Amino acid sequence: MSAKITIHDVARESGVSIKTVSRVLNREPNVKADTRDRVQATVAALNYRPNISARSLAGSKAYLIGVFFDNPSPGYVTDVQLGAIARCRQEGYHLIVEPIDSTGDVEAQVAPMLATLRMDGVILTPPLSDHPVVLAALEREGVAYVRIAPGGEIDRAPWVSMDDRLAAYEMTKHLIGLGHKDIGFIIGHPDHGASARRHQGFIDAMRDAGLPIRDDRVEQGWFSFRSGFEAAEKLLGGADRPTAIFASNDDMALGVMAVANRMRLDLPAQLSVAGFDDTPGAKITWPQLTTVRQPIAAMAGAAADMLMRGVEQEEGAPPPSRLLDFELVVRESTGPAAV
Amino acid sequence: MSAKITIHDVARESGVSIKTVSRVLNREPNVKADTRDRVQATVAALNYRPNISARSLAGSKAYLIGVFFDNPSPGYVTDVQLGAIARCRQEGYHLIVEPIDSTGDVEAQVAPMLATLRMDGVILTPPLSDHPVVLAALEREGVAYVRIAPGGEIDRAPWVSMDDRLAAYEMTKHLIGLGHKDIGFIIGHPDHGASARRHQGFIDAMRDAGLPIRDDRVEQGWFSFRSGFEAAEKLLGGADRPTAIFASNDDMALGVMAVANRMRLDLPAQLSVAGFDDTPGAKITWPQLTTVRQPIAAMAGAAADMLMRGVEQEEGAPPPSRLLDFELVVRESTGPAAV
DNA sequence: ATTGTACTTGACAGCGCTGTCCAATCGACG
DNA sequence: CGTCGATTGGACAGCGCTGTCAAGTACAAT
Repeated sequence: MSAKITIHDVARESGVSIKTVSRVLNREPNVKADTRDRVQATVAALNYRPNISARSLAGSKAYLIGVFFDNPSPGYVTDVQLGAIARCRQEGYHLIVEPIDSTGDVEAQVAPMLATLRMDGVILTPPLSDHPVVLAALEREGVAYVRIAPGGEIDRAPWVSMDDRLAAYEMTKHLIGLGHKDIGFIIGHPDHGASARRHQGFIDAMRDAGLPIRDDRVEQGWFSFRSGFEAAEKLLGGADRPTAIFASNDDMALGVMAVANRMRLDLPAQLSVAGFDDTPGAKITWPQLTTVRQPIAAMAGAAADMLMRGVEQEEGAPPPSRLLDFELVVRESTGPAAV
Repeated sequence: MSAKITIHDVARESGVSIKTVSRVLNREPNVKADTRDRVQATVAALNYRPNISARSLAGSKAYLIGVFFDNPSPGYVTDVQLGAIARCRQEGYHLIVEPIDSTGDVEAQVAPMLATLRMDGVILTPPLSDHPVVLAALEREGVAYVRIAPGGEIDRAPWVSMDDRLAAYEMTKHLIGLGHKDIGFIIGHPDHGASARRHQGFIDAMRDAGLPIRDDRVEQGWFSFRSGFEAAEKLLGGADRPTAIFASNDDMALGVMAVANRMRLDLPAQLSVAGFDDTPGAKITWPQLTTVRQPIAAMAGAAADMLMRGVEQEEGAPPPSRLLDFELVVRESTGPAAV
C-alpha cells in the first residue's frame, strides 16, 4: 500500500502553501507561471492525487455525476455509460450508476441517494427523463440534471436529444424509395417521448408521398422483442401482407424477423424490415438490420459535459439543450419491394 | 432546495451528543435502547441523511464499491451492475462503474482513480479478473477486490464463480442424451478463464460417453457473434456436418444460428444449437436458444457482499470464495438428433 | 458503604481540502 | 521617491463526520 500523500506534502516539497497548490490543482488564476510549473512538477514527482471526499466536503463540487436508468435495453445502458465516462474522465469526475425501478417507490429510491451523495448532476435516460417524481425530487434537492430524449416539458430543464421524427421520416422515405407502398409500423413504448415522434415521422413521410396509412398496418409495441414478435404476427397474419415493416426500435425489429423466419419468408425479397437504434443486436441477425444509428454515447457525453461545466438556466431563457445528428444505416434487411 | 441538515441538528433535537447519533447511525453497540429509539425517531422526523463525503473523510469507509469491466457484452455488464447495486443499496453503498480499456495504458487508468476515490472494494469482471496490472495496482494501493470467474491464481484473492466445467459437462450430456454423437464445439475467448473450463467440460462429457472428439469439430472463437459465425461456417461448410453445435457463449451461438438460417437448415431438426450465459439475446431468436443460465447478478451481489463486510484474508488460509449454482435452460434450439 | 465491572455517553481532535480574507510584492505613474 | 492598484501567496477556519479517550452511571459483588 503506497503511502498516502496529501496536499501538505506537495506544498512542503515545492515550498509554497497548501492554498497555492490548491490553486494550481483547480486551475485558478493568479498564480505565477513559474510557481505553477514547480507545483505541477512536484505533483507529478510525488504522484499526488487529491482526495475526492475532502474536496467535496470542503468545496462545492462532488466530482460525481449520476446516471439514472430504468431497465432499458442493456446495450443502451452501456452506451450511455461509456459515453458519459469518456467525457467525465477528462475532468476527473466519476460516474455513479443508479437503476431506478419506476414501478416501485421512486421517492424512496431517489431522495436518500440525492441527500447522501450530493452529486454535481444527474443524467436521466428515458423513460426516467419524463418521470414526474424523479424530476421533482431532483429540483427539490437542488441537483442539476440533464434529460436524454425527453418526451415533453421541453422548457423545464436542459436536455440532449436527436431528431427522432426526422430520422423516422428518412427511414420511411428510404423504404418508399425502394418501391414499398404498403408499410407496416410498430409504435414504441408509450412512456418514451421518442415513440410518438418516431410515429409522427412515419406518418409525415407516408403523407408526403401520397401513400395511405391503413389502420391495420399500425400496431402498438413496448420496445421489447416479444412485443415486436406479437405485433408482427398480427401484421403478417393475414393473407394480404405489407411488403415492409418499420419497427420503432431494433429489439422489436428482431421480433419481426423472428416471425418472418418462422414463416420462411425470404428477407428482404419478400419482406423488408427496418429498425431504430443500431444496437449491437442489429448486426446479430441474418440479414443484418437496416436501422437508424442513435448517437447514444455522444448524447450522454454531451449531457455529462453540460453538467460538469454547470448548466445554468437563465431566468426566462430556454434551458441550454442540444440536438445531435443521427445516421441512417442501410444494411441487408431492406430491399426493393416485390413487384 | 431542502435545507441541509447535519448530525448536529439531529443531536440537538434528540438531546444527545453528535457522537451518540453517530453510534446509532453505525449500529455500534453500547447504546441504550431507549436512546437509540429516540435518535432514530429524530432522524426519521428530520429526514436526515449522513453526508457520504464527510463519513469517508473522517472514517475508514468510503461507501463506494467499484466495478471494473472491459467491454464484455452489454447484457453481462448490466446484470453485474444490477446484482451488485441491489446488494449495495441495503447497506447504503453506491456503485462506481469504470470501464477499463485493457489494450490501452491500464496503469494510467487505474492508479489515479484508486488514489482519488479510495473505494472500499472493487469487483473485477472477466477478463479483468486476470489482468496482472490491474491486480497489482489494486494490491499496491491496498484496495480490496473480488474477482468474478477468474481463470487462475485461485489463491491470490477472494473470488466468486460458477462451475463452468460442470455446466458445460451437463450441457454436452444433454446433447448426447438427445442422441447426438457428432457434436461441434466453439471455444471461447482465450483471455477468459472460463473458456478453458467450458472446453474441458465438453471434453470430459464426450469422453465419459465414449464418443470421439474430432479435431475438425472444434473451433476457436472470441465470444463475439462474428467469431461464432465464422466458426460455424467452417463447422458446417463440409458435406459431412455435425448434428449439433455447442458454442461457449450465447453470442457465438447466435452466430451459429445465423449461418444455419442462411443455409436454410431446419432448427433443431437438422441442427441443434446450444449456448452459454442465457443473455437476453437467447430469447431473441427463433427457435429460442438452449443455454446455461449463469447466476451473474447473484455472483456480483455475493462479491459486493464480501467487499462490504470486509473480506479478510487470513495468512495461510485460502481466500474466502464462493461457487454459485448454474441452471440448464432447455429451450427449442436443441432437439433429437436426425437419424 | 466500598470496590469492581460493564455499560453509556460526551469532549475533542482531526480527516484533506477549499473559501475567505489579509499580507506581501511588484510595477507604473504622479 | 512615494503612492496606488493589480497581482501573488499564505494563515486560518471550517465542511460533516468518525476515532480516541476519558468520564459518568448503574448495578452486583465484597
